[in-house]
Amino acid sequence: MAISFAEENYLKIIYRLSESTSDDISTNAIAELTQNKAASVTDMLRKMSEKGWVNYQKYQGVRLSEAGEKIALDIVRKHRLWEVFLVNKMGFNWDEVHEIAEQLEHIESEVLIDKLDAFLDYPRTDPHGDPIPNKKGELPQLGYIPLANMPMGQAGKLVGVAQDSAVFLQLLTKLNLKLGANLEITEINAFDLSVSLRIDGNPPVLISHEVAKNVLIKR
Amino acid sequence: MAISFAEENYLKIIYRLSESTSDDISTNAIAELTQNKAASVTDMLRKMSEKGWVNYQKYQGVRLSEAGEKIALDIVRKHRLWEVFLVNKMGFNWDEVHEIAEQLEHIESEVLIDKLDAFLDYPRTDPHGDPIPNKKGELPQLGYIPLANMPMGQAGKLVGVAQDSAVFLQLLTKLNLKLGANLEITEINAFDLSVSLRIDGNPPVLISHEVAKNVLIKR
DNA sequence: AATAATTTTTAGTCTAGTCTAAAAATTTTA
DNA sequence: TAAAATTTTTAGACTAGACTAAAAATTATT
Repeated sequence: MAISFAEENYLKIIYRLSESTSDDISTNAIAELTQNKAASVTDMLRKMSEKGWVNYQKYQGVRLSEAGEKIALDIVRKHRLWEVFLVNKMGFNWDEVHEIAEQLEHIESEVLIDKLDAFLDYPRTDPHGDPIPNKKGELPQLGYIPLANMPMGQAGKLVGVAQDSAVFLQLLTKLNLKLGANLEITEINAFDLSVSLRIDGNPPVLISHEVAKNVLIKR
Repeated sequence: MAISFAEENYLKIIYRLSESTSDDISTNAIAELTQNKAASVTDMLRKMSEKGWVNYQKYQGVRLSEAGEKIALDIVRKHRLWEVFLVNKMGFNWDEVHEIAEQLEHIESEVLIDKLDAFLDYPRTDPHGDPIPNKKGELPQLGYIPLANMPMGQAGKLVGVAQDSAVFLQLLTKLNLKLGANLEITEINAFDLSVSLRIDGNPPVLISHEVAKNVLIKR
C-alpha cells in the first residue's frame, strides 16, 4: 500500500510526540505540529486507522500501531541521516538543516539510504545528538540522551557534555552542573523550550534549551 | 508564486521536448511523458499559461515562456547535479540514478544546490554527458554533445569519446568511426533507441544507444 | 474538396487533503 | 454535580490534479 507525503508527515509527528510521553496523542497536539486544523487531523486519523497504521479511538487520542511505528522510524532514520549529510558533508550549521531534511526524508529509495549511511560512516546520532534508527528500526543504545530530549518529570544523572567550549563549561560550573549530578526536569516552557531543573534535590533553576541540548544524561 | 510538484514536472518535460525540436510541443507528446491523459494536459497547459510560464494557443501546441524556461533550467540543473552526486559520491551506476534524481530535483533550497555544486567540484556535465546549467540558467558551451542527444536528420563531426575502455574503442574501429568522421542520423528506433547512422556519406549502419551515448559530436 | 482519421478540447466526475461552522463529547470550574 | 470552557468530531464545501466520454478542430487521405 503506497503511502503519501501527507501520511508520512502525520506518522512522523505522532512518533515525535510519543517520544516524550506514554499517553495517547491528542488531535490538537497533532494539529499544531502539522499546521492543520483539528478537523483535518480527525479525518486523517480515521483514514490512517483504517489502513492499520494507528490505533485511534474517537475522543481518546491516538497511538502508533506496530506497522505505523515501523514507517515512522524509517522516516526518522532518513531525516536524521540527511541531517548528518547536510552538516558533515555540505557544511551547514546544525541549526540550518531541519527544513531541508523535512523534504529529503520523503525521498523513496532504500538503496540510496543504505549508501548514504555508509558514505557517512554509519553515524549513531544526528547533529543534535538524537539517535539514528538502523534499517530494522532499532534505536542504538547510546547510554545517554541530551537533557533537552528527556521527558518532563523524569530524572537522570549527568554523564557528559556534547560541547567543550570554555564559555559553555564555565556556565555549567556557575549553575552547579557537574558530572554525576542528579537532574530532574520540573517544567518545559513551550515558548523558548527553556527547562526548569532540580539539581541534586535543590530548588529548580532555569536553563536555556541551548544548554539543555549539550548536557548528556543517563536515566 | 509558489510552484507545485506537478507544475515543475510539466515544465521540465516541455523543456526536454523542446531540446530536440524548434516546433511547438504537442499535447499528446506531453501526455506521453507525464503519463497523463491528453485531457489532463490541456487543463494544466491552460493554467500554466495563465501563470505566464508557457505560451499556449488552443490546438497549436505550447512552448516555454522566458519565465518558464528559467524554472525548467533550474530543475534540470538540480536533476543533473543530483545525478552526479549519486554516481560520483554514492557509487551508483549511471543507469540507476534517473528515478531517484526525479525525486531529488524537487527539493527546494538554493543554498543546498550551491553547496552541492561546490562539493561536486562544479561539474559541467552529468553522468550521461548532458550539460548542467549554471545558477543563472546558462548552459556551458561544451562544443560537443553525445551522438545520442543529437536530433534526427542532423549531421555533425565526431570530435571525441566519453569512454576509453578498450572494448569500446575496438568497436569504434570496427564500425569505421574515427575522429573527424562526418555523421548523420537517419533513424532513431523508439524500441531500443538504437540509431541508424550514415558515416562519411556511406550507407547507414546501425549502432546501439549505448555506443551513441559515448560518441561526442560537434555540429 | 469532401470524407476519414487523428488530435485536442470541453464538460462533467472523482479523490486526497484541506477548510469553516456547528454539534457533540470531554474536562474543568464553581 | 451542574454549568462553563475546551476539545474533538461531523457535515458540508473547496482546490488541485487527475480521469472518461463526447464534441470540436485539425490533419491526412482518397
